[in-house]
Amino acid sequence: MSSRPTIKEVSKIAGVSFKTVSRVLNNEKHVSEATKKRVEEAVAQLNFRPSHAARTLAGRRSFQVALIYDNPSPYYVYHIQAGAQEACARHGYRLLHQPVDMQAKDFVASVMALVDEAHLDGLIISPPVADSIELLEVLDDRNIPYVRIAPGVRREEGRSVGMDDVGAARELTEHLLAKGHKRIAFVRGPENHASSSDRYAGYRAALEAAGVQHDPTLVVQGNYTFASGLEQTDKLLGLKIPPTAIFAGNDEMAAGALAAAHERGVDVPGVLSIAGFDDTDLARAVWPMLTTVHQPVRELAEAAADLLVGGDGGGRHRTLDHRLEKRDSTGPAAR
Amino acid sequence: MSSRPTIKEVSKIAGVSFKTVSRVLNNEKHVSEATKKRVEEAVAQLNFRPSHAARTLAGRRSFQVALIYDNPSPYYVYHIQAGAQEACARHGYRLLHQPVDMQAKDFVASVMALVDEAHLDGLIISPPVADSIELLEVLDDRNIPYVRIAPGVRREEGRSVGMDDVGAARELTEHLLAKGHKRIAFVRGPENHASSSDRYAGYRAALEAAGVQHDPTLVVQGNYTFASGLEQTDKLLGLKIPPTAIFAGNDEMAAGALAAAHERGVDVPGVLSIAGFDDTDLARAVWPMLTTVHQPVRELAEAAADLLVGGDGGGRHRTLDHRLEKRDSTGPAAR
DNA sequence: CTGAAAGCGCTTACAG
DNA sequence: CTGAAAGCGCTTACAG
Repeated sequence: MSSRPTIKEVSKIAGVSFKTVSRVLNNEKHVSEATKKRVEEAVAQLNFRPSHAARTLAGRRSFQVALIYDNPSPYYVYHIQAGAQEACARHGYRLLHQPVDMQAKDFVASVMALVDEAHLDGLIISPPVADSIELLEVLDDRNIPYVRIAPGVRREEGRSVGMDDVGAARELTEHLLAKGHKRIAFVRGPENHASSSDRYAGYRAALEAAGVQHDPTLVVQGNYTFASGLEQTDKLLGLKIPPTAIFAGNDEMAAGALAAAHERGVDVPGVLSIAGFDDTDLARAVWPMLTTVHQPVRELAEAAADLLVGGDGGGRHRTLDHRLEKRDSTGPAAR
Repeated sequence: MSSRPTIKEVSKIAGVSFKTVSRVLNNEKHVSEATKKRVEEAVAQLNFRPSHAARTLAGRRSFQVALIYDNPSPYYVYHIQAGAQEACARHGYRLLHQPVDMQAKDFVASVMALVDEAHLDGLIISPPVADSIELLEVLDDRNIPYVRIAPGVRREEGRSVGMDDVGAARELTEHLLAKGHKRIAFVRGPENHASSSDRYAGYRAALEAAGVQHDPTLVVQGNYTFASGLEQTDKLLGLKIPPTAIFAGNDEMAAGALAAAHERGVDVPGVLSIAGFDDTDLARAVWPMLTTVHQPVRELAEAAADLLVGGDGGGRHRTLDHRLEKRDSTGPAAR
């Protein structure tokens, strides 16, 4: 590329040794104010930018971490990137976005290749990769720092951030109960997602606490997709005594549930209430807008990055607040 | 970090000079098959990964390019990242994802800082950043290679990839005309987006070709958001003689249009047809599913990356195919 | 508070 | 086809 100024040229202009320039760039102690100022002026004058490659090669750290994800949801990925990016920038770190394929044979090897090639100082691992025991063990082995987002396994080990899925699902179910619903169906997410079972557990806990008899025919299995939400809801609406409310495990499935209801001419929320989970953009782009739980995705990633590169060493786990968003898709029970 | 093997350790095991190892790693000519094989075995045995920082510092190239974007659509960003990433990986390049804020004072400086710090070999620039004259001029000045995606200005200059927005909008409008619609409204996107005016031009061209009188009251101004689509559609439906079809400039606004129709109890597509543009995930998550134009976002990014790092030097511009997706939100005109 | 020496792990010319 | 020397632009110990 184009020739750039180096630390030596800066030092010449500032009239100091290049070692002193290095000190100023790294904000080290023991530099007189006057010297510091001259160096900074020279930096500005030359529009000098230190070579990241040189710093990495010479130094003990690369000031580079990676965000690892294998997630089909653009919304989730977008916000998790944004949150992690902001925190990293604040602490002077560069963030690499690394999509991976957990099904690939060389999945772990490919992550380690990145760690080595880029001299990474650490990793931020989002779900579902956060639950890859295989990866975690290699990282522990090699002593690579990492922070997990919303882990489902080994929750107490290592550092992580998350939210209370059980409690949130419970609150949402309580909201439906308070509206007079008794026959509340639940569309589960895929088996291998920790959030699926957590949300289901919250649903069950709320029913039990309210003394509502659990009806197994009202619990159906989806896989977090629109199609599965539509299909399972259609099945539920075909029941002899259909539910008056449906709690879908995520917004995608709730959107599918809405479509199924519209298809059959079932009024929402007049005859059927529908709720989702996550509060993605989709929740406000369907009609009627979805009652759902706001998952603080961006903030989770930010908190994870803070734990990794923030340097305050404060704490190993953080649980962030969720928020129940009551919108138009839920209403009083008709019966 | 953990101590990693270096090129010298590999050379010891392979029984050659480290220079020869370097040759093998870079696939250079003039290495005997036998030597090459021994080196490769040593690399595998040590699980050696070359230091990216060292290669960058010593070499003329960093094998690193960045994708620049300032786009609020998670869907768009997700797919553009995926496409660019794949092509870069195929050519042995690393891709940095760089969100920027075009409104920020130091926007251009921040991009150039990345270019310098990371020794970037080039940039992929997505809209709307692709139309920042200020950035383009600095890049041209410094001779930094770049490829633009869907540029709206200086379309013939430099290298770029895109699709035919005008033609696609025309086809979509023709689809509505073929269904017997005469009063077709158009919800425009924001003024400063090239795609807005292109799509509007296609709409106008189709009407004109069909000999349908242009009615200015049927053209309203949105800004690509759900809210604007809802608001403008509500206005259109309040007209003395409302349109029988609405062509929204993108899917987000089309979703808003659907909500407005549902709100008023207007049947879609029985009484009102609604079409979008882009074919984002949203198009298949609303009810009824949107008739729209599929924009090949992923492929555009892939083609852009190929142009930048593919090395075939073939061509400066590529126009990719779009596809009209006829779904359930459009039907025959009622009147 | 400031500096001279050594070296990070590679690639680039230059030889042979 | 293979190798020895120099150097990329910084940081790390070590001095003073």
